[in-house]
Amino acid sequence: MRVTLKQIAEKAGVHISTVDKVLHNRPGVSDAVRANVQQIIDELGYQPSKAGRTLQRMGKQYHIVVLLLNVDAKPYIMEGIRKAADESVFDIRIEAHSSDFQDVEHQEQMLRQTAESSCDGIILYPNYDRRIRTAIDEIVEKGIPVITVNSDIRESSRLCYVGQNGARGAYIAGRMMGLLTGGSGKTAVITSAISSENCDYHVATRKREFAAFIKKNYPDIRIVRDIESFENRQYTYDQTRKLLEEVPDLKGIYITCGCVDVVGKAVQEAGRAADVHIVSFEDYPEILELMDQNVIDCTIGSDLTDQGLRSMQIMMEYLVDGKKPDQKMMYIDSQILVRESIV
Amino acid sequence: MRVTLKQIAEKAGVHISTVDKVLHNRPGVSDAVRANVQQIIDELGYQPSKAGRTLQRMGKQYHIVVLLLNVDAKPYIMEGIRKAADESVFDIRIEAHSSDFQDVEHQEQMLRQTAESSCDGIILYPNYDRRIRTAIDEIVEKGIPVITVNSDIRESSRLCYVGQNGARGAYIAGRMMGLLTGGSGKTAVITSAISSENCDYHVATRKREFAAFIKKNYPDIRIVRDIESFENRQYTYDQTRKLLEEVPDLKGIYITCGCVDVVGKAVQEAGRAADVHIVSFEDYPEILELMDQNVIDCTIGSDLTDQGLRSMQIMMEYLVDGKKPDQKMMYIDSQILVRESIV
DNA sequence: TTGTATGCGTTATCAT
DNA sequence: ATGATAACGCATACAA
Repeated sequence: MRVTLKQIAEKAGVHISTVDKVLHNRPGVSDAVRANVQQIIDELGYQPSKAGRTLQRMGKQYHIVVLLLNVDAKPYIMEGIRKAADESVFDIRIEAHSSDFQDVEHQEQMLRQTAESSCDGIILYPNYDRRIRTAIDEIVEKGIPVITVNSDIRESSRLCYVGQNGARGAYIAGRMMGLLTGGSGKTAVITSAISSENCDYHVATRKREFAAFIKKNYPDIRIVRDIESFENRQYTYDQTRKLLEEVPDLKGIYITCGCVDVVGKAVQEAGRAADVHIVSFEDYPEILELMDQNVIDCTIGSDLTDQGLRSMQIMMEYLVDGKKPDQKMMYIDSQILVRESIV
Repeated sequence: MRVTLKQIAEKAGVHISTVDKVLHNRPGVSDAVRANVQQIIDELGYQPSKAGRTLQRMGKQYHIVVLLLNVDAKPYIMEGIRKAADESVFDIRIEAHSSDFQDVEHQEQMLRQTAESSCDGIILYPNYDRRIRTAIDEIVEKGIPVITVNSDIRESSRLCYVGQNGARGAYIAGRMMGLLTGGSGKTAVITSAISSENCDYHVATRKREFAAFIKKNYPDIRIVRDIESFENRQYTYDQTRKLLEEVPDLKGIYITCGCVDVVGKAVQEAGRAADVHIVSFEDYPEILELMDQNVIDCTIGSDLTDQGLRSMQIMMEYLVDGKKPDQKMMYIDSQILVRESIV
């Protein structure tokens, strides 16, 4: 049986409310008693009961602000956040806002506005930018916890990051490309925008680490093209067609970003689906469809819904129990998904 | 805010203890009042508070008997079960026993013995045998819930099954074999024992469904050998060496059972690691080591620890809240693991 | 400074 | 048949 406040109080010969004051570092206890009680607490290894605390907090409503970027991942992350709120025993009010990708000003403005109004915590899918980092630091300074989801800002004072390990995903993708191509041949890499690294943290990491992995582990694979998509569908389609024409013996395409469907379409229309191995990220419907048609061989999923779920869980654990997460980085597993992985 | 007993009592104009009696179908309430209260309960969609109930149950100790088979998977499943017990707010006493694989008499005896002594629930990794099914049915009849883990007995009255979806794993393995070999060439299948299907449910399923998948999706892949390992290391090693000699253009080996390390060793010693693609199951240390050496391409994991964890969680949810699982089959995801998936 | 009382939701026992 | 009450562990306003 777990040790309770009552047991500690008995052992210390004081009342349970005194123990409570010691526990929460509240005034109203003499130094002598405080020291004695503290020692007994340590000795017995007191762990507060979640059930008791939960019951106590029942009345309170929690107000969580969720700021996400308007990208493919958004609805999936949001779904997880709402699910966690529904499953929670507490009354959680979610205030959700979103801003466009790379619209740093807008996100920064929303952050500052949120800091003015009062809320209990912020879940943020951030743009990777210095201004956002500064805003986070100021908000945390005010005592409002911030959790980053899907993309991180490492140097900031956020409570923790919940999401994928970008490098790990890239290594797994690299391994899959090696296995699929037999470890040799020409490969192309498609990223959103090479230059604006700072605004698309994951895409940049996926590109960089994939290249490093291939160089080290599959020296016979040559990355013959680095294509930028600019997340523009028509442009990406055209570029892919051009690629296929110029490199008739292409064996692999690695896609770190969106617009996967038009890449698949281009490969299919060129009649090269059987020869060109495609590895992508996430498990959006259009990607699943292309896997179903055997155009995409595999995709690296990062369970976006679970990311949302976990971020809300961690937030509530902090707000209710005051418990900070063990790790500053809560990585969600990268899963290799093939056609048969899907239900 | 969630609706509480108190709110229902107020609305019905009765005392909360009366509502409680209606809720638990206990006597001491007139039919008229009962009907009225029940209607309000339904209307308001009452859901009991976990925290309140937990607090109420705090004193009680739960006694769970765990009966596992002495196979590779055992310690991992056990770890998950213990983890769930530790994390639980309740006082759970685990009584663990094990029996050898296919020793049906022993397992049956332990089951019956457990039924005599009193316990709150049984978590069972069963032999696939009619006698075990009968024993389960009798125990459940007595009011003791049984949860099967890792391997199931479908026709029995167990509360639910927690574990892998054998067919799904086989399909994923089949897909991987197709992708790795480029969809053609000679492949060998290694199972524990073809004849005794009934005692090794998963291995039989993996073999059967893999063959069906390959036939349908990769007609150019030929399964040229069906090897039995009998879980005998020396024998399996010899058989693999023989296989490699007899089939010089072998492209793949699919292993559904144990003894994976000696298969890898044989392939390595024959200098064929680069040509022969190996797909196996689970992520035991020896398998990870072979992946690290690029001998095994990938393995299909079924998160054994999670299986144990979930089975205990479901058991406690049933015992504490009386909640039966939504599904009779709680499938744990099959994960494709490559070298870089491992931490 | 220290102790008392109350309430959170549920359940079980006891009194009317 | 119905209501009252205490208990579980924790937190806190309030009384001593």
